Amino acid sequence: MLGKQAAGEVGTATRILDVAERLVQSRGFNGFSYANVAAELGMTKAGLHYHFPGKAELGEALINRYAIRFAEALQAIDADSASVRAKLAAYAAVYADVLKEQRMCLCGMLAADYETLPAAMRTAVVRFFDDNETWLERVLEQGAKEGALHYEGRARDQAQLIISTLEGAMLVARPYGDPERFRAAAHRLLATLDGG
Amino acid sequence: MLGKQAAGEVGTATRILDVAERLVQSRGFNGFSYANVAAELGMTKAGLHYHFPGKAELGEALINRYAIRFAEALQAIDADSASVRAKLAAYAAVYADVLKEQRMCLCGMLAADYETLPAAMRTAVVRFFDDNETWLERVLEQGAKEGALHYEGRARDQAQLIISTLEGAMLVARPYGDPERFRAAAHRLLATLDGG
DNA sequence: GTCTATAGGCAGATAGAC
DNA sequence: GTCTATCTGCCTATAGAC
Repeated sequence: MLGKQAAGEVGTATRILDVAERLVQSRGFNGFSYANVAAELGMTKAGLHYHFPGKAELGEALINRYAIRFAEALQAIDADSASVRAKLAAYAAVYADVLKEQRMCLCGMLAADYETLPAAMRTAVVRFFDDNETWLERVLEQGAKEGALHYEGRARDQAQLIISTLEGAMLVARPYGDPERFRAAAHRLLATLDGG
Repeated sequence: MLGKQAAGEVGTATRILDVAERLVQSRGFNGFSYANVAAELGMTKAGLHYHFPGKAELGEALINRYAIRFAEALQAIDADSASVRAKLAAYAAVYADVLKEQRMCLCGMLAADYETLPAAMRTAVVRFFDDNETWLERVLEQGAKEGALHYEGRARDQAQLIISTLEGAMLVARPYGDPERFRAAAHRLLATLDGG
């Protein structure tokens, strides 16, 4: 339950999620273990099982928290951005911030591991992409109506292209250790929406 | 050595590579084991070690063979395509053919696993992307010269965007089990090169 | 909540027979 | 070349003490 820690304090479950999240984002779901997490927190593996019974439950919790944070970031973009063009730039910046820490998008990484994931995690990964698509679709439709964005065909398809490109740009940029590689691709992608 | 099999026959090393390749492309490098490969071939794990001393060597061999095949595919495209636009369509079709078998690009998958890979595999993965970039750069420059393709800035940067987008489109399409999702993204990507 | 201890299984790998 | 047998280590997970 919440409210057991003093203000600013971080509970054990949260610290476990923080470490596991970073490990999954950098090494993949099959590339980390309870032992890795426990060692980093100065705990034993058994201690982790109290908070998350199994790796599957931990994985679910990771995706759910990540999805909530992402949704909050999108709400913040909606609230703060002055234009649809600014919204798209801010959206790409969310990805850039993840990559900056040498991490892959959690759900992009899990998309690679998809075949090996428990069913509940699979469902949650797909929902993450669906939610992103829905948000982007709305922004793109608004932009088209305002005449601020230009693209052919359905907004939903353009939204899928944007997600694919940003995920792919993260994926490829990481082996090069070069965030600029991502930035250039994202900028070029969004530039295609400016022209007539 | 080569030449030990009768025409059309396939050696054990090749059959090992075939199975391991499919497993890596669908499950990732940390999502398959010697036991998986051996079981599928009706062999024991020990038998595999005769052909590939360790998982690292097997992984290197996988990338090297994949890179050679990819290079051959690019040569075939150069030989057969009537236009630069046709070359790019054929390039995207190479990715689509991989996805059709519900596989991720081998090196795209290994890019996700990158942090956990042995050094030699890392080098080979980056070289794969570099080679693709170089080929695309040449096509894009030719296209610009002919006036058949239109893009802003350097061909090399546009090449990176194309690779990122195709890899990302494969990555995201697989959880949906929907090759059409990839096809639409690829088509939309290439369409951005047509306009003025 | 976190520990020690341990289970049971699978991982990658090797030795040596055939 | 492929096998049997085995090793060592790590994995996920559980029982039960504190």
